[in-house]
Amino acid sequence: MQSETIENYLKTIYHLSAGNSTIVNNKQLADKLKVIPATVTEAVKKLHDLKLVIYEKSYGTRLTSSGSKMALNIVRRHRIWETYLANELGFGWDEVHEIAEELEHIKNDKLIKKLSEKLGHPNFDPHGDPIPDEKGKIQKSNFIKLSEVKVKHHCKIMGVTDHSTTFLKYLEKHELIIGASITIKTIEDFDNSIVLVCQKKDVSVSSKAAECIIVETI
Amino acid sequence: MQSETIENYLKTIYHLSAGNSTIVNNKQLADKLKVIPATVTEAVKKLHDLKLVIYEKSYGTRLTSSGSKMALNIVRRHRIWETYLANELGFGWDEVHEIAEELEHIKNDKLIKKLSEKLGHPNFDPHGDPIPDEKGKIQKSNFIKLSEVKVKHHCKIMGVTDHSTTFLKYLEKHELIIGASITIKTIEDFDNSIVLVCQKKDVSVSSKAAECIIVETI
DNA sequence: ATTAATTTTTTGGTTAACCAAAAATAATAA
DNA sequence: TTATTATTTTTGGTTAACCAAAAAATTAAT
Ligand SMILES: [Mn+2]
Ligand SMILES: [Mn+2]
Ligand SMILES: [Mn+2]
Ligand SMILES: [Mn+2]
Repeated sequence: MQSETIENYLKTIYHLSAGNSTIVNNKQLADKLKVIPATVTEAVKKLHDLKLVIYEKSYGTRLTSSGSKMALNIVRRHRIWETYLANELGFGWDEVHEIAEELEHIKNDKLIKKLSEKLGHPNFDPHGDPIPDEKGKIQKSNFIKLSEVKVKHHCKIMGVTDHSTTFLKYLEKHELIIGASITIKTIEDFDNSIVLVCQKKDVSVSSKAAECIIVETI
Repeated sequence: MQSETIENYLKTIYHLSAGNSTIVNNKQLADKLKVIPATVTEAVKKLHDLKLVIYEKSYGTRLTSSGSKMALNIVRRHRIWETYLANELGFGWDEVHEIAEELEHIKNDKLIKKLSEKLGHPNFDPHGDPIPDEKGKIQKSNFIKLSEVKVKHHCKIMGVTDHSTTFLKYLEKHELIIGASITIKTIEDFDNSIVLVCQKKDVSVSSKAAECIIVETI
């Protein structure tokens, strides 16, 4: 098995199991990796042989500790590159993911070390996602979804859970970017849509969008 | 045929044909690409079908104009990355080649544009090799080998033709780096070894090493 | 508890990129 | 020019990563 294929499987298993070692099933993996379930069955068997996952037939797959270590490392590389592309090369936060998807597979530890160093060892990427350190440790945070903030409260945008270009461009248009301070003006009882104040302007946000914005209360 | 494989073949054909469209044979390609000749035969047939090379059975292979265009583009990407790694991230000129060998395959034109821009659109990489522009044009230069410089003459180191770590480390030790000004003190008749002055110190250089150092007379 | 729907696995098959060994061709030396 | 050597091609075979369709197993719905 090629290292790029292994890395993509491990990373996807990691994301689907939400960081924990929750069991992931073939259908989910097949959808994310854009292959058919039969391909996944084959792959997870091999990853099991490599002791990177524990695959239980007809039940599901979870990462072993060495698989998890590898996954965290790929996530680190991905997010370091995203941060680098955004902060040093001036790419938009909607452009970095696609490029990082390739760059994350470059195998050179010193390279990631140098990039991290140049960036001042950042703990969060341009989407607000935490960057694991060299040991795989992730900075804990007590962020909540914008949809959970109460009316009149103040908060600060810390991240997003939807990385699609359309969503990110929409946020940018309303200046709803990482670090922006906002105040909840009203919450509509009918559909949970929110009107908030950001940069002194009123912005209306649907409940669907509010579910995808991560904030820290202040 | 996968794009990375194609790119590696085209780049190697380009280098072996020395920029011109000299015919390259299978043995040379096999050696450089570390595969056996049978594999090369298969590959060049496919590249021929893709109209990237002209392959004449039992004779040899040369790039078509579209193959040449692609090759130049890969060389550009490789050398831009090398320059970036050296100038922006502080990698040594002996370290950059290996990493660039992977980075050159990242497919994103805007990325190369941004890197080039940040570097001030350099025309030469850390080894003194010319960087083709977006159109594939290479800056002409009238550099000569150190072994061709006459005694008492002054010159400036502009590049190397041997990229091996051992050679580059040897040069660095004697401060024989790109841009260094040197003066030829003596040339030994017996073995063509040279004694030159660099940074006020005498350095003895074998004729073999002098063949691998590119200079500009001043 | 059956039936129906979904998910998973098996089986058989493809393509890209490689290799080893044998056969064919070309180049070089005697 | 023949013999020897080197290079190239052919043939047959492997492995990784995929898919389609059928069969088996699991889960959900009636
Ligand atoms: Mn991303
Ligand atoms: Mn991200
Ligand atoms: Mn190089
Ligand atoms: Mn170079």
